[in-house]
Amino acid sequence: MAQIRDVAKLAGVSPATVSRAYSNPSKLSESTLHRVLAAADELKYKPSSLAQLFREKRTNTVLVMVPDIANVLFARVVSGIERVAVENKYNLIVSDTGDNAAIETVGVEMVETSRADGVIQLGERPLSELHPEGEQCAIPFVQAISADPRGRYPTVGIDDRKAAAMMARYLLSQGHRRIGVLAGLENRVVTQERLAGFKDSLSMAGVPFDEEAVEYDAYSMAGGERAAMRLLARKRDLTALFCMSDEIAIGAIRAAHDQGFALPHDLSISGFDNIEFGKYCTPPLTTVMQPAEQIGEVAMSLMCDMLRGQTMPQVHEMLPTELVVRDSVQKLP
Amino acid sequence: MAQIRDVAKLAGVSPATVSRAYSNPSKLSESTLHRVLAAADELKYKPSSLAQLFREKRTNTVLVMVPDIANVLFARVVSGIERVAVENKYNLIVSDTGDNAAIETVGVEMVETSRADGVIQLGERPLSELHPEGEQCAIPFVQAISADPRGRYPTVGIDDRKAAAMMARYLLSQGHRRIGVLAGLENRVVTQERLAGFKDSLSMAGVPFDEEAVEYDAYSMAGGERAAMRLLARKRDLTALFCMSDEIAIGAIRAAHDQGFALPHDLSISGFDNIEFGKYCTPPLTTVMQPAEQIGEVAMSLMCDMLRGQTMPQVHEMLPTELVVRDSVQKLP
DNA sequence: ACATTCATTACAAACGGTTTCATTGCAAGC
DNA sequence: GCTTGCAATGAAACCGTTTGTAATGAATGT
Repeated sequence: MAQIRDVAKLAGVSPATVSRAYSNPSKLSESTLHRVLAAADELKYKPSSLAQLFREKRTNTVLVMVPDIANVLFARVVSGIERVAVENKYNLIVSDTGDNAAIETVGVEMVETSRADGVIQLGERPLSELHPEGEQCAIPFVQAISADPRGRYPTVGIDDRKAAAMMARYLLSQGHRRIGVLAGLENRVVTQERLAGFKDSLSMAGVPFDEEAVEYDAYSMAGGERAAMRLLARKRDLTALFCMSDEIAIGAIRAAHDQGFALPHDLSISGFDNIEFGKYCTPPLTTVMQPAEQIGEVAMSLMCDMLRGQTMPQVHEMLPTELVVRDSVQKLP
Repeated sequence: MAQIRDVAKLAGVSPATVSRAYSNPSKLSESTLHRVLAAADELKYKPSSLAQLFREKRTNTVLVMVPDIANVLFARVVSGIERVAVENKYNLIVSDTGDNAAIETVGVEMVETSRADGVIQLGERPLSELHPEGEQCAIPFVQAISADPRGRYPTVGIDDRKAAAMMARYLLSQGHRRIGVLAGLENRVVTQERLAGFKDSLSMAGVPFDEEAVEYDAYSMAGGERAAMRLLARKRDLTALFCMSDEIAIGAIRAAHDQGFALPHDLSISGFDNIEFGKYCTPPLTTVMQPAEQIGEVAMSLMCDMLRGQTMPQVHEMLPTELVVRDSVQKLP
């Protein structure tokens, strides 16, 4: 590969001049510029980013840590991050962490060893658990989607509690009183938030919350199917299931089907996230829209701000959600 | 950030010794090694990857170009690539190209400007169209999934023609004779391959191929829904739909439902890819399993070989597919 | 005619490591 | 006691760019 020296020699100038031909062409005389560009073209010269970045001490790269890249919701957030990244000429290193603390710690180290300028974390683990210095450490870090807005670093997500309350309110408005809850993993902040929101609406409506009607399992279709099986076997009088993700709801639909329920007549099922497949379920899923792409976009914008300004904005963006009414929740007579 | 100089000074040795403490500790005496590591630890020294990579003239990074990261099939391939990448200590830059030639060209340039060591392309565009030197250029390149096995560079995928023929054979074996085809985008190699496989089985069985029963549209649920609407409006006597992807099939199920078909009794529908959601459709989708993760793993392994050996293996891996029989295809009486 | 200014370009240092080669000191062999 | 060999370490070059500073020469002003 030709390098700057070669171009300089061919054009009869110094390497500095070649460099300026790219970075600051107005500083060069018409003729020199032309000569340099011709030489570069002839030698097919492409400046080495490696050398450039080394000198600039920047990587122009942001690390995105995803618990599971094959999860459609995360994939959509990454898609939003991407969009803003290319706009701002950043590259994205994507790491599928499998929600593993050790791998996430290595990820954070990539900033300290200057392999990346900053980290966007889609997982729930806060920076303080990922770095020996805990709260003290000040690397560019943004947490998205599974944001816990108590930390010192910026977060982007939705108000899970309010969104869950909204859906619960809707179920109540449709006449449901005995509502089962198909929760995700019990120890997750999102799960607790959404459960809290669910209870909020219940108590607001004066409907007692039934601890027995809650089943926890993985945030997946298989998890939803298992949880629904257990719950439906245990409580036969439920009129609706409040599912904490669309995938859980899709699993629940399968389970209810297999149990002989006619949907949505015998049982109403609500989802959460609004993934594309929900629209194509039978029955089409009533759910809560979560602006996944937009969350990614905002997260990356925030990251860009931090990297440009070296400042750490203390923002906790809560993007708006929406109730998406389709057919999986039925009004009781 | 502390650098090698500081550690050297504190430990009372030269920078070279500190460097060796990491790269070749056996060369150092017990006492020096200990002193150096203690000093490094005290200063929280982390070697700058940027400097290391610059000197090594490697990036330890592979670019993955994905037409659409939010597509579950591609996401699973990326997941497989990831797995092998971490094993081999490579980082992945993921670029969502939107199947755009200009963006892909920029991606390929990343190798020439040493931002990445190689490129894995999940899109259909071959390297020869992405580089001014066309066939001549020899950058580490692997094409996966949408592989066109005619090129000079390695590819990993399935035998689309054979897999499609297998599914068509199955439909025929279930007694179907009037089979509609919901194809993806007409100009794609995969589409043509799968269509060819479909025809292969038909002619093998002596069943005439009906040009009129083919509808092209996007490889998406919306595309499948549209195509199915058009086809079902035009030809009311079909007993089965051969869909070129699970997403298309899912869209078709919706369309058939809305048209009043009772599935699978009135109409059989087959998919392709075996995405997770297919299992949760109503009815559960009969489809062709495509080993997406494995395709990613093999692609990345190949890339590692190329990067290690500087050789360009002339392999075209065809991984095995499987018929996944569920309920969306019914046996005709 | 001389000082001043400005545009243009070259020189060399710097970025933070790694690695080659040279040097030192010590132990073993004769 | 002198040579030889080896282990341990240091000095310095190097990777390919950018950029601050200096140098050059032409143009301008008085």
